[in-house]
Amino acid sequence: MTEQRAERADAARNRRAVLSAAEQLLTEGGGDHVSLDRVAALAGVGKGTVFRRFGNRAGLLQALLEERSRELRDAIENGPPPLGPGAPTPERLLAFLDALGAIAEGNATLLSAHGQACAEDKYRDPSYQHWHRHLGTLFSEARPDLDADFVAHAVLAAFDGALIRHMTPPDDPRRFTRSVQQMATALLGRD
Amino acid sequence: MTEQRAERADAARNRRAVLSAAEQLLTEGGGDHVSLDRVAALAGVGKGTVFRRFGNRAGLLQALLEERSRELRDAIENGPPPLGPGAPTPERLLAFLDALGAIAEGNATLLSAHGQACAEDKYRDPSYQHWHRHLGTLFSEARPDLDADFVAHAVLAAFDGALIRHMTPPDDPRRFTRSVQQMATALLGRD
DNA sequence: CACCATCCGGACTACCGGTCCGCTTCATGC
DNA sequence: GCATGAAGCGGACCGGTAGTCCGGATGGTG
Repeated sequence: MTEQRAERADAARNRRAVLSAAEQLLTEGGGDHVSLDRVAALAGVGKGTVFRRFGNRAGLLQALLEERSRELRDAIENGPPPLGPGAPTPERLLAFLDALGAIAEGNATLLSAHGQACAEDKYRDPSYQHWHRHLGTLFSEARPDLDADFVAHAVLAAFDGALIRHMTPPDDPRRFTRSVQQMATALLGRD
Repeated sequence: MTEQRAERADAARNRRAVLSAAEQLLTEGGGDHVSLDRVAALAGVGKGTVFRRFGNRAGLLQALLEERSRELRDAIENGPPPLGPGAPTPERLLAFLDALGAIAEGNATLLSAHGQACAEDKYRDPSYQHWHRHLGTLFSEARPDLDADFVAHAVLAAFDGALIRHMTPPDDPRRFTRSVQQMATALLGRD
């Protein structure tokens, strides 16, 4: 049923080429510098290839993001505490925000571009849903009186590329994460 | 110095026509249905006119948003409490979120379109800066231990068109605002 | 009523995301 | 090795977009 024929060798090669071309364009120019024409050209590949592989612009950026965050997702599900299961809720929340913040701070332009491309259906992105579910669970354990579903969305809304850039001075690369953690702590604190 | 020659009559007429055309397209179709070609055509005006008046797509949407929120801005600066000055900080904060939430709930598609168009320099939008300053002041009064500047950005980040649509069931049009207020209250609460 | 700054219109450019289809390349069975 | 069908490929092509530009029309003013 879910049986998939293995990916052909050239297809795999091209997929990697496209991803790394997109990555390069992203770090060189701004997020809107990554047009699919350019990605295809830099990857030495036809435009159609990019689309067959990733569906559309949003899919491509989503794949990049997914690549960057797979490790964290595994650590949350099966890793040791405090990231993985077992630690008390507040510790686990702060550890999660620390890790997600690190990813976000290192990929602010990717985040902007992804947000821009996803536009409406950002909330169907499997990565997003995963973070949201995790946050929602933690908040609903710690603060059952709040609308945990909303709070999870709101906290994730702060992980916006432009905001991160705006909140990250060159001499303090982790200010964003600290502020997010501080806010989350305030949200956890009972009245 | 800051002396401005009065706007010519045809210019004023066209400006209103363009704004109301944009408004109409926005409510009819989705946010990306509002192309500047279409706006110009519906307004019975040349494309150049739209651009001279509003600079670019972002400027047009900004102007619409500004129109929608001018009243609230006045009420905050000179109106009676709890919106205006004089009320205790928590009451003033909740009143502000109530009013801003109402505007946001009624203009979710405009908000999406504006966010999309502004992309990077959303934080230079005078409207945004105004709300941010207000929130920042309130939070820094109530919670000097937090990073009020960041918290203000984070709260405003929740006012995202797609999120609002996602959080607004047909039978409960104010759920978003309630949840925002609840979260803000949690943020105010001392440990 | 004449004059000129201001404003107007819409053709034009450059580019974008996305589609399509004839051709190539890979994996597989012999 | 080699034939063969399926999977993958490339890039011309399409409809649409934001933004520019300038010859000509239109307003206010003295």
